[in-house]
Amino acid sequence: MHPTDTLIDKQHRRERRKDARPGELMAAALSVFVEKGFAGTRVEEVAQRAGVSKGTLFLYFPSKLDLFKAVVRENIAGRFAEWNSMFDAFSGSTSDLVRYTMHQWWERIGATQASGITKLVMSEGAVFPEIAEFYRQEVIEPGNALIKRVLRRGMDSGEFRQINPDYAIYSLIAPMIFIIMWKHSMAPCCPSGSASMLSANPQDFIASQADILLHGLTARPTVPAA
Amino acid sequence: MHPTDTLIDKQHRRERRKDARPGELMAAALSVFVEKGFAGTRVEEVAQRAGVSKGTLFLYFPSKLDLFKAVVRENIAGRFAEWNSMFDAFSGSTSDLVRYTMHQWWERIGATQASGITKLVMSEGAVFPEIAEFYRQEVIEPGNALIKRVLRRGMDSGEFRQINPDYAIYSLIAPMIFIIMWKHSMAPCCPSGSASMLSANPQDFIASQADILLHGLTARPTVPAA
Amino acid sequence: MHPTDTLIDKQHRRERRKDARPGELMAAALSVFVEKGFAGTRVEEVAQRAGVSKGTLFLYFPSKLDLFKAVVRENIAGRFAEWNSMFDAFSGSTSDLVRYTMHQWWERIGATQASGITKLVMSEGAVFPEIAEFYRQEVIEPGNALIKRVLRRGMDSGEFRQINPDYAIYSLIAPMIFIIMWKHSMAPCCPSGSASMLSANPQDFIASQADILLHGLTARPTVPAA
Amino acid sequence: MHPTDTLIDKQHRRERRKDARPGELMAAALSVFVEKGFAGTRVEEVAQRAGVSKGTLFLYFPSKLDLFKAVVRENIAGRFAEWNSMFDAFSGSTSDLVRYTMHQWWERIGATQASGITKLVMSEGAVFPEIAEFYRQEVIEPGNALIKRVLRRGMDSGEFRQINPDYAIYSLIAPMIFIIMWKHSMAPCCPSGSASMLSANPQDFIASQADILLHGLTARPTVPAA
DNA sequence: TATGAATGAGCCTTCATTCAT
DNA sequence: CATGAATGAAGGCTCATTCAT
Repeated sequence: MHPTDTLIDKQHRRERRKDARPGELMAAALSVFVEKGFAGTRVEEVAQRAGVSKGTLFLYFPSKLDLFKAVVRENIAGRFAEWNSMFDAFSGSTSDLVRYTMHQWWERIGATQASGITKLVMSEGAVFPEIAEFYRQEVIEPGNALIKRVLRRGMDSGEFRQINPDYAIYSLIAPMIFIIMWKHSMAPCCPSGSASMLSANPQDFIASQADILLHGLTARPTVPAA
Repeated sequence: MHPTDTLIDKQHRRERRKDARPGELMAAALSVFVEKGFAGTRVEEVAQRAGVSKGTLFLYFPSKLDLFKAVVRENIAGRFAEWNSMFDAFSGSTSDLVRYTMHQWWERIGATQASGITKLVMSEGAVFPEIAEFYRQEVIEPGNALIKRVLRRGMDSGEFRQINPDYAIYSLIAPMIFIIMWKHSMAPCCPSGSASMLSANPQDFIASQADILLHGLTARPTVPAA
Repeated sequence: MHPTDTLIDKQHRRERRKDARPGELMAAALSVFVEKGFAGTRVEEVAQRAGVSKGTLFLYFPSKLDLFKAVVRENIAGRFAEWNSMFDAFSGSTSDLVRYTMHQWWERIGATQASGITKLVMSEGAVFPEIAEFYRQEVIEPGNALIKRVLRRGMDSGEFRQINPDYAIYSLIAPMIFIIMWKHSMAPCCPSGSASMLSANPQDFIASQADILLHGLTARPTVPAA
Repeated sequence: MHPTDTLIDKQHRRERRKDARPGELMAAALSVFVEKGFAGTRVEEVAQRAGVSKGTLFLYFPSKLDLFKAVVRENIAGRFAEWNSMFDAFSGSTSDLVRYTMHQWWERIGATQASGITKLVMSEGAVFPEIAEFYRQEVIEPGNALIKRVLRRGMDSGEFRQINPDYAIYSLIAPMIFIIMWKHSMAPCCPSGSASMLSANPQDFIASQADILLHGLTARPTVPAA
């Protein structure tokens, strides 16, 4: 071993440290933003959770807003490729695909911190148009397209009746957005009340919405006689 | 004209002024709250829009939070009595009542600034628990109860199939919350995109969601044999 | 009866009312000042207790400070003439006179709202020098003179030992000032604690202080032998 | 000089600065509190006198009230341990101890700015109950206990006659409170007058009060028969 | 590069004082 | 004379951002 190895190691470690900083800061920022919202987030708390000082944060992100943008960019990336593949590989009925899609979404997004991003954009998008626009391009458009393909599959196979998919997709999206908003706004404050079951049994809620939705989409066998 | 007429007029004007103040302030507050959110609203801006000084606002509302509560009561909570009456007086089918309810909601809340309040609560409720709790009591509980009555009416008459109304109500609520969130967060920033039709034709969106929902709720004549 | 009698009566009542206003306002102000101190007193509360509007108060007293001065002037006036007479008429021992003086003071000043004035001047005198100077002339000088006469009486009769009365008077004054300050500052907040007996048994406190004081003042019979 | 010396010096200076800040702020706060009272003190003025910005003050003390408490602890409450030791170490007569105690108190509290704190509490304690309660716990209770021990020492040794020490302590306390109140309320405004000697010769005042007090406390040899 | 002490603009709320009626 | 609505200057406290070390 060369005597300078130690030095090199230190440099390496330091560089790795330096490279890891933005990620650590964004992870910390994500959790605080989800908990407190944009206005309610203090950069000092983000720095604390990342284990660095307030000043260091400003070394990597020139302002709180820039940190926020970076967090959104980092966390909404494309899982859509994977989901599109899952959709292509699905061989069951479209009703089952719809149910499968909704529960998968719950497990991978709705139930995780990632849903906090959606809530955040919905909440603060009006104040930061750049973020709203970015989110539309990267998340909303691909997401809508994916759901539209699902509905088309059902209509093409005769399983679903003919409806305008541009509107129908929101029968899937609306309950998901709704439960996200609920989870991140009312649920933490209202443990009781008639709506507390939403927080307690989200899977039941998803199942119930899927049930009504599929009843509404499914082509009915023509009732004879009548 | 009698000389005292002027005095009477002035007194009248002044009294009218005093009586009008709370309304003017609440109107101004509504618009600022909707634009800036609760935390982002400065009471001074509310006062300015109402044409009075900061101190005057506190003459009528003891705090920013109380001002907000008054705005909610004025614009949403205070209307459930009227809506319950409308429901009682309705004589058509429950499907028509559902459609009627959703369109009425759109005209009276969704399309107006009042919807901005709902968006605000969803956005900032987690940071201001008192707001969330207040809104739950004054708006969510009565609103949910009203919708549940509608669904029960359909099930009791045999028009709707038997489902758990505690979950089913969200098939009405979710699209309404969704379009509100959209309108107040993404829509102002994204005039283009595949979802721009949401903003352009909200009534069509409502109609489409009602259609799918009612298909999903309606009891189907049992297909014999099959 | 002349028809104008009624008018005259009304005018009379109104004038009496008008004449009574300053007194009513000062009485109200006294009670609020004693309770809240000068800075803590809101003119609106004074007006409310006097049963008039805030504006009316400023009709009679140009400012809060002027109101305060007026209250001090009104309430500290000369009871000294009466007390001097009492002193002249007293025929018992000077020890008894001292005890009598202290208990009289407690009943007429210490136990009444008047003691609040003293507390007020002590508390806020530094901020309003005019009031401090006025109080010195009208209360402190005559009061000190009265007490000095009492001590001189005891020394002249051989009942008290020879001491400097300019300092000795404070052995009477200090306990009185002390219990006033206690009553109006700590007592209301500290119902418990080792000093709560001060508030509970002020007369015992006075008696105890008089006892020690008189032991300290009394000339001792020379102990023979020793 | 080595070039790094400068760096070391700067760091040192900075650390010394940080360590010194609380002390500087408390010193500034003490002077402003004494001059203006609690309500009359603006934190900005405290900061200015300490040579820092308003925000810096809140870096060290979370609120105006906490700043006040720190000032009390620094200047009064924290010294009882030392005073109790002084008492234990005293070997002379209890009369001498009483005199010693009173003069020590004058030198360390009465004559210093610390006495202004006592005046402040007496003046504003009723309006700020938390201040009164805090002062009672931190200063009054330990102070009374200390004085009671002194009196007990005298009674146990037969030097003082048997009296109720719960009242007798106020024969020491009252003159001290009195001269404090005088010094901070009337004295600054009334340089002339019969009481001006109080301000001019406080030590004489103390000595005179101690003299009368000790005469009052001392056990007299029983005069036989008559 | 990293730190954290320091800053200062900004916000909610209070209240003595004014003045149109 | 009397009213009370309106004002606006403070004051305590927060927090994003800067910068000397």
